[in-house]
Amino acid sequence: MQINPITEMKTECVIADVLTQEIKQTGSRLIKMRENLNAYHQRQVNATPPTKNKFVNQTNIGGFAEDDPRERIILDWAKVHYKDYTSINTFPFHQYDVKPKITAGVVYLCLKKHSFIQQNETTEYRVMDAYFRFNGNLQYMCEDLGLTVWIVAKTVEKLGYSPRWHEYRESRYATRSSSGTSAEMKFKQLVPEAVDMNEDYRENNPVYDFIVNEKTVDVKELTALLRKDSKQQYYDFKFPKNDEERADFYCLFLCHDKQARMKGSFDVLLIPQEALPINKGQTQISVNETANSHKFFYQFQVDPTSLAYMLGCEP
DNA sequence: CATCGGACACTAACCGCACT
DNA sequence: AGTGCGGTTAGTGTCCGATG
Repeated sequence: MQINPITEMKTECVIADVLTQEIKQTGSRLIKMRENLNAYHQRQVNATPPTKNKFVNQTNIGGFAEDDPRERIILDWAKVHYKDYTSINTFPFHQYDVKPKITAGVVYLCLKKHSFIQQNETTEYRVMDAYFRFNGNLQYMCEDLGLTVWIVAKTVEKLGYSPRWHEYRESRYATRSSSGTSAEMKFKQLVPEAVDMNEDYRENNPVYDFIVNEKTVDVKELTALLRKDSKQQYYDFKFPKNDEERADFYCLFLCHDKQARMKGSFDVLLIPQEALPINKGQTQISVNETANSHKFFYQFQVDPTSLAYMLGCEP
C-alpha cells in the first residue's frame, strides 16, 4: 500500500492537534481529580492525629480505657455493618462528637482488638495494617512491607484512603544528594508536585522518573548530535518499544548548547505516550525546522512555566 | 567498622549502513 | 536530504564482597 507522504504528514498534524487538545482536557480532568484528592487528604489529616513518633507504639493497639465510650459505639456499629476491613470507610465518623475523636485508625484498632479483623497475609491486609501502624507514612510503609511505593500507594487507594505523596516527597528530598543541574532537577523545580521515583525504588525498574497526578513521566535531557554522513543535527530520542513499558508522558529537555546544556537555553517537549510511534524504540528529532520530524514533535512543545499546568497541577 | 575496587546496570552519545 | 534502526562507546552510579 502506498502512502502519500504529504497526506501522511497532514494526518500526523491532525493527530498531533487532537492529542494536544486531549492533553489540555486531561489536564482539566486531573485538576478536578486533584481537588477531590486534596479534599479527601484534608479529611484524612483531620481524622488522624499527627504523631511525632516514627512508629505508632504497637502496645497501644486497641488500648482503650475501660470506660472509653468510643469502644461501645464502634462495636455496636460493627455488629450491624461490619463485613470486611473495607467497611471501615463506611463508619459514620461525622455522627459522633466525642473526644478523642473516632478516626479510621481508631475504628481499625478497635475492630482488630475484638477480632473482627482476621489477620491474613493478603497484600491488602498488610498494606492496610501498615497504613494504620505508620499513620499513612508511605516511606515507612514501603520499608516495612518490602513493596515498591507504587504498589503500596495503589493499594492504599484501593482501600479508599489517600496516599500521602506530599509527605513522601519531602522525606525523599531530605536525604537526597544534590548532583548538579540536570533536566530532572529542572523538572522538579518546574513541577514541584512531582514525586521522584528514580533513586530509591529501582527494584522493579520503573521506566519513568516521576509521578505527577498519577501519570508517569520520564524526563530526558538531550543535546543535538551531528550526523557525520548527512551533516544534519538531530536529537536522538530512545524509548521502550513495548507500549506497556512506556511512561504516560515523555518530557524532553532539548538543550541548544552542548557545553552549557541545562545552563543554557533549551526547548521543552511534553510528548504523550499516544504520540509515540508504534513498534519502534527510537526516533530522531531534527533540529532543522523544515524537517518532518521537527514539525511533528515540536507540536508538543510547551513553555517551561506551563509544564506543571499541562500535567494537571494547579497554576 | 569503614573503604576500596571490580562487576554490573543504565543512559546519553555516537556510528554506519540501508532505504526512500 | 532525511530518516530508520541496530549496534557500540563512554561516563556514571550501584551493589557487594574482600580487605585492613
